Amino acid sequence: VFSWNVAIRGYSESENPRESLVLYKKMLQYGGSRPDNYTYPFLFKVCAGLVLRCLGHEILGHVLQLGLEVDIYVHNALIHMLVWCGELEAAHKVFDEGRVRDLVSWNSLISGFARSGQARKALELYREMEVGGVKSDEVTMIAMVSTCAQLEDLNLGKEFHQCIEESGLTLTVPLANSLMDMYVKCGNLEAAQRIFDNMEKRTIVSWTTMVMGYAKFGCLDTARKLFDDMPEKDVVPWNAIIGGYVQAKQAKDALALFHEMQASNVKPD
RNA sequence: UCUUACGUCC
Repeated sequence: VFSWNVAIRGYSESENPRESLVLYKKMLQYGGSRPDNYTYPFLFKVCAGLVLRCLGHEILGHVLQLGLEVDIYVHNALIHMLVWCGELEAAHKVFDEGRVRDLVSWNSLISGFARSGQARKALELYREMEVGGVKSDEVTMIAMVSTCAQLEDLNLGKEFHQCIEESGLTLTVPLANSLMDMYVKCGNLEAAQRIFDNMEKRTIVSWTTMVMGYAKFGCLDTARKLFDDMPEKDVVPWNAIIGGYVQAKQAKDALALFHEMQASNVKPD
């Protein structure tokens, strides 16, 4: 089982994750070793990534036969799979009826609703989690801050920001990026800039969020300055800055940048 | 050997 799991994991992280499903079938055919609680999280993750809803349910059948649904890792991976296949109600049901539940279960479900635009549902679950006395972590906060961004609810966003500072959570890069994004979407560029300035490590996402923010509000010079300072660029910041010039009806600048982008080996999308 | 989190357009 151990070697099968290593191989399945290897493929699941490769550029050809389908191979791990082929391996799983072989594993079942050879019958020498039974898949275990380490095998299934990888398989569910692959189904989630490829949105293989039917296969996911088939695999769920195997899990139930083996009685592995009570393993917390398998359970959480199952919720993750259902969420990514768009079956949020089913995920919620599994979550509610499951015998096991931890912070990862909450986070998977809450993030799922947040990502699919169901902000109210995400908030509702968060409240439920609080009432249940479960402590949030950075992952929970990313989901909640993104929810505020989606609702463009600055006050609620500030509340969560304060909550993060008071609870002693670490301002991880993704969390700081989410906060910046929330402030940008709520129109508070100053607050976003403050977070950006205080970050010790910035990723391409951090830079892009600020460039987008300034471009969105027509501060093209500021956006351009940041853009030029970016240590690396992918297609997203290029789109943002070009889009900014287009909106400002600066067609020639937009076109010039478009050619510059192609010259720098970034493919337009 | 195991599960959850960030950016544009689409």
